[in-house]
Amino acid sequence: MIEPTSICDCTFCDLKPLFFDHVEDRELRDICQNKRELSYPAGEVIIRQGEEIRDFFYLKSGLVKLYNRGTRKDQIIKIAGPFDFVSMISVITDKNFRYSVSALEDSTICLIDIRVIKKLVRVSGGFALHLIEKLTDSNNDIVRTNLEIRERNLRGRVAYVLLFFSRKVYGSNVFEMPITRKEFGEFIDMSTENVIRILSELRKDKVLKIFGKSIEILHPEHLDQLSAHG
Amino acid sequence: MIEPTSICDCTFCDLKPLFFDHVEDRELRDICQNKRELSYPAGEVIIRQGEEIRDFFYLKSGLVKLYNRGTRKDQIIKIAGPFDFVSMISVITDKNFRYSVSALEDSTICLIDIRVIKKLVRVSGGFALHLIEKLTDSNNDIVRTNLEIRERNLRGRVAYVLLFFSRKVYGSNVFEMPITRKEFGEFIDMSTENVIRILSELRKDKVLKIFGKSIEILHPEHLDQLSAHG
DNA sequence: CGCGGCTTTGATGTTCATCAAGTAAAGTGG
DNA sequence: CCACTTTACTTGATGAACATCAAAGCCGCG
Repeated sequence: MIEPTSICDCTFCDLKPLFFDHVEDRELRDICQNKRELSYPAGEVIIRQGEEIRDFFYLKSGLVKLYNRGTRKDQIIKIAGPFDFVSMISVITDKNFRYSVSALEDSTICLIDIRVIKKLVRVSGGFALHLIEKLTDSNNDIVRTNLEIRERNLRGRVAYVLLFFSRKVYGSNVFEMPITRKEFGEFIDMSTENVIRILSELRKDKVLKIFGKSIEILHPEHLDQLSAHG
Repeated sequence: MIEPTSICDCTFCDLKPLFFDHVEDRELRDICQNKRELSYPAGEVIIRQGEEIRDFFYLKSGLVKLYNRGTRKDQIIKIAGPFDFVSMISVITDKNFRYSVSALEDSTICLIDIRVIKKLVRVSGGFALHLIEKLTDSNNDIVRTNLEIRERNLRGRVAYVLLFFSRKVYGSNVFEMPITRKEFGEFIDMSTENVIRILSELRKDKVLKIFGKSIEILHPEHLDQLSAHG
């Protein structure tokens, strides 16, 4: 974790229009006085499940995974980029985090004292509505993604995840996989070996180029096919 | 669907303390003027995904399933009893329902114009906080249940569901299964045949008594074992 | 430079879906 | 109320999909 930088002007924050549209200027100043920014290098744990919830936070830049540390195995719940909240599942309600969050890429998060958020909900109806919207959107995405993974077989799931990174995360057919093969499996409930096997198969079939973490999708339409019918 | 009954006094509603604690009496009257009650017999569809969202609603009595009508197969997202919201996933945000809801048992729901709810969020901070709490609790439950199903193999999943009905829904070792074997499978991603096979196995092993939909759990500790390690 | 974690491939066996076929139950129309 | 149709349930047989085990190479890091 890198030392906190103190930027106390949200006026030009990328996320302001998204999140604080309905907040009065003086309230925004209130937030700014209580906000902090933290940066984490890839691989580092940002939140450990069980920790007390003191802050509401969202991702300013980078990529993180939200996951459950189980006794049997770890399970990835969501892979979230900027504009996705990561502490969303129950920050307002719970006393402790239910899930862990780790940085998949170097990430910067913005923290706001949870009491400030609660106060804002109380005083600003517009903010409350906006927050509810964001919370439900985020949860919806988790449920939806899960349903889509559930209905596919392994080949379909691998294709789905590859297209997820290609289209939703990086917007390119060429990208670096931010997760290990093991994490890949933890995301779609499949053994590490089979993730590798199917990736290798796709390489042999000239659908992908793979050099370690580097991926190039040569035939996205083939992956679409797999994702749609597999 | 049975004709709406117009009960316009929430004062003694079971759900009032749960939901309307933070609402002023005059606001509560406002809600009452805009609320309706509807009853559905078991088996009937309450909400069809795609329909426009006009009302916020929760379950007063009965049991329902929240499910996704897919092209490949139906998937049950949640089985909800009273005190669980069912239109929760994104009522505030979306224009149309994303998922369908059916009555598993005769059910009564209470409907409130969504605009009234939104207005309440705006004017009452306490209500807003309370609503957020309920929404996140409900979503949390979906995510948590899903993780627990995901980490188990078929035998463990069947045991998990049996214990779910026994403990969380009916509070008894003897109960009528409210879902078909097919729905059982749609809840835990398994073929109907295998649901039956494992149930039959449990019957042969004297862990269960089964007569059609009637279930008696003879050895819950055995199911715990299966659920914990399977 | 050696250790541990990540990756890869092959071999093996289990788990699970699918197919097929038959029975029971429940709803439908005459 | 009974024949008829449909839907739910059940069992067995088969093969495909998938996890697990084993072994070896690779890479990064202290």
